[in-house]
Amino acid sequence: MSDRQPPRPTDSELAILGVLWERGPSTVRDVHEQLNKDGTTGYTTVLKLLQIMTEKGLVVRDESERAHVYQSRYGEQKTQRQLLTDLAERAFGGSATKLVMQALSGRKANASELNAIRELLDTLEGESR
Amino acid sequence: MSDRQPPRPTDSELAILGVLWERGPSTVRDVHEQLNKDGTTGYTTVLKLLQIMTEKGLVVRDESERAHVYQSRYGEQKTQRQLLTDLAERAFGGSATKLVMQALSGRKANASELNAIRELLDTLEGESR
DNA sequence: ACGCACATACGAAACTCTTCGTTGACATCG
DNA sequence: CGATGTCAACGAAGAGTTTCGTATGTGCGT
Repeated sequence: MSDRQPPRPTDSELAILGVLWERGPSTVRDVHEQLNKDGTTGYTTVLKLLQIMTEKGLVVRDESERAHVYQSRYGEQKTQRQLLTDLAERAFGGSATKLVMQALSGRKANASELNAIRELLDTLEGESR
Repeated sequence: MSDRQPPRPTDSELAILGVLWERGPSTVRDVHEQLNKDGTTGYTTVLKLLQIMTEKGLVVRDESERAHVYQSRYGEQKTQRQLLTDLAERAFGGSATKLVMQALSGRKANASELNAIRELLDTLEGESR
């Protein structure tokens, strides 16, 4: 009867989560102002989304003040990893390695990025021994 | 007036594309039998999905035979790369490198997989010079 | 020619997502 | 006090997704 696996956020929800991760706990107004910089999203649209996200358990709401304060329930990295696991499952036959290799192939990464990845590989290999 | 960017396939559509990539050009029956091995999807459901996917341009239909033959319009790798680009855009601030590193962190990959990735890095580095 | 098997097409139902208008609560300012 | 501004809540509309029942067409065997 505990909480079930969090649902995969939709595109709009992900945009809102992005703001929450960046700003920390925020009011609807905060989120709306941030999102409206380069889009056209109505205030009540953001509010409704946040209400739905609360029901889904994607965000947590603090109602102690008049303007409710929302924050993401799951960390950015955790959510990202969840999305990657999902995508690997749905489109890469469950293989995260295939996903990584495909992501690398389709890019012209610069040297420093490649080095960062290489170092990460070293770390991982060290741990697995 | 040329073809617009292909839409992101939904989960169900991706499942069908998976079958088409695996089997090559297939009839509805083919796809349905494959999918129904471990799910419960009606025949007409698969048919309807394929019809919609044809409208969207995700698959191409050959109507020269009584049983129409469908094939994916875009290759598996191209679609995978598109999905990764999308996800990087939506959830990783547009950085494919961040995506790769997060995908690597969340895994315990075995040595041979890590080596394969390392070799790929070598190849990429060689090309970028 | 009749009926069966198999195929596509169509449309509707149930559900989700996204958007926004409207309402009502509440505080503050003049 | 009364007008104004800010806020949450609600409901509904429109689009997309997924499912499937039913209708219709067509070829084949007997």
